[in-house]
Amino acid sequence: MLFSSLDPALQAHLLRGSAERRYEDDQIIQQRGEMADGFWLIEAGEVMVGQFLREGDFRAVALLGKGDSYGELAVFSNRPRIVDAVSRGQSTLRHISAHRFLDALGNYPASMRALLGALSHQLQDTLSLLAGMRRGTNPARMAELLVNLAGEVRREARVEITQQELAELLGITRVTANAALKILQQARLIERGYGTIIVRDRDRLMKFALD
Amino acid sequence: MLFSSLDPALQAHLLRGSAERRYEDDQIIQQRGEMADGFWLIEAGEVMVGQFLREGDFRAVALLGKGDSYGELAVFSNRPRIVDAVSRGQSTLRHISAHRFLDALGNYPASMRALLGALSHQLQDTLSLLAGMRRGTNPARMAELLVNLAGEVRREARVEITQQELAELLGITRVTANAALKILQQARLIERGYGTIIVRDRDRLMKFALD
DNA sequence: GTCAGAATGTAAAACATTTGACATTATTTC
DNA sequence: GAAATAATGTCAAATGTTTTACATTCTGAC
Repeated sequence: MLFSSLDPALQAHLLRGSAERRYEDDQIIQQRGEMADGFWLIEAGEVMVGQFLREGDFRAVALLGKGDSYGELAVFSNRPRIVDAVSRGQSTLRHISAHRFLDALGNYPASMRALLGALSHQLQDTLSLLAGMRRGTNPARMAELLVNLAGEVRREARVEITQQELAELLGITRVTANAALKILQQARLIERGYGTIIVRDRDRLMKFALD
Repeated sequence: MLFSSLDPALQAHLLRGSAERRYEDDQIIQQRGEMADGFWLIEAGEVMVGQFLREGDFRAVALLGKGDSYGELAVFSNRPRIVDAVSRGQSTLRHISAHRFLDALGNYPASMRALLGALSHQLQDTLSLLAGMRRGTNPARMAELLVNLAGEVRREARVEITQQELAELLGITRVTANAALKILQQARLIERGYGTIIVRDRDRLMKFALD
């Protein structure tokens, strides 16, 4: 995440001048096409980032949680937002103004270097995703996604997400997502629940993702 | 492209200290997993960037030409390369060392800002691709790809690329790529030739890409 | 000009995904 | 605790993609 790569003093400075905003479930936080006047830091709750499609479908790109930041790209590139962001459940965000951010950044050259590194890292990850994501069977792609969502947890992890949302993240239908999950369950890697997936064996799940 | 966003004086400085290298058709320029000791600027020819898969297939991510640079990401992020690069036909590249680059960059703060902008822009594009690429029919995705490859040309553009390579860029088989091209040809948007695609109507092709 | 290699065009079978539909189960609301 | 809502589980038909296979066309080398 970009914000977390900044100098702690700079982070504190930016937070002091930030405005807190609350959002309800499904409330739209930013829309594609808007010009950026700042970026967000998630204080509590979760935010779905992606694009609304013509027919009202949503193509998710990422699911962000506490401590994650987003929206910096449009600030740096000085271009319109390319993604929509929607609150998932209630959330509390801090809005950091572009002006204040860019001004302060000038006084922290080391943070600029860190930002270059973080941005590059993120772009590498995204390119990797782009190259790999398309390949592989759906159960394998689902396994990879679940490994990411489960985080670093060593033993059993409980991921609170619906199959509809998983499908949106992978760009497949719920029927296909359900079938993929069924296969993972039959291999005793996960368990399906109502609005949750329990990751039983993260290590083997990761291996499964590699084909 | 990142290199071109640098201050012209910095560009000239880096070029002076760069080594010229020539590559033959299909010769490997960089491999995934290597640590970065610099980046490349394409002086002549073309370079395919992507990943080799287990079974020897290649998943292309981009096709780069004269004036394009690549490999900066691993330099900034200080991580291993995530893509393989292969010369497409003969090519001439300039290799700019990481050390020299990072040193010089310190003297050009404005270029650092420009780099942040360029990187952000590129990440935005990639995210957009990630969100959109998977959606849509294959003819539509093919149309989008061809529009990009054709470049800014207003009237007829001739793209020299095989259907096999187009398929690799989209992550589909040659059979499917051929079928998609056939549909585009039937709509009189393009014409298929031996090792070439002629873009007849870029504007309508672009509209076609939007579904 | 002929030949070998590369690239294209196409077809049929096998396989995977989507669509649309519906029953079931879990959760929330009143 | 009953009703409404949300989410899951599953099917069958329609559609789209890959695989395999082979014929044809184009290009460059000799």
